[in-house]
Amino acid sequence: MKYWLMKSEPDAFSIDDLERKGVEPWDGVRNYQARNFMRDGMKPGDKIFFYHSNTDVPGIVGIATVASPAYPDESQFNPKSKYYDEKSKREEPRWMLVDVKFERKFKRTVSLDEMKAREELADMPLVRKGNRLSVMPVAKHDWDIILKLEKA
DNA sequence: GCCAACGTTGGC
DNA sequence: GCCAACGTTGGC
Repeated sequence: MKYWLMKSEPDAFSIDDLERKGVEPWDGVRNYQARNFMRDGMKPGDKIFFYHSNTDVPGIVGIATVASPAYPDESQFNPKSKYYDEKSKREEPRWMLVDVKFERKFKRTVSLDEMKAREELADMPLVRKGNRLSVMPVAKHDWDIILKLEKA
């Protein structure tokens, strides 16, 4: 089993939205590296840190699981969607996604500040300057440290 | 295939 | 709202 982190702006889709819905297709990813992680890396049952970006206190707010294999993101074919991609054809879809299932909310937000301050997390891509990836792998080592931070 | 211009992300 | 960092596009 692998570990991941997925970013979402809470104004657009928050951990509470996911809790309400239960399962949600993670649409709108339009970055090739992020797509490749979903398409080639993720397997049903993998664990995901749910991260809130572009908000007062950016940080990890809960845990979700991968709930499906990768399949084409329907929004790329919809001219009315803001994620529409006119260059993508059904025979050869450019953008893939996975379904994401709510597991639990953290008792508190593990903030980006906190993670940056941790020497043990210095190698985590998330805390590196200028990282804009919205889907990224998390090392087991870092996963475990963050779970301890939640309880601290 | 280089690189300037442009667009987007996301912390602050 | 600003802007640094980065990805993508398109002219050449």
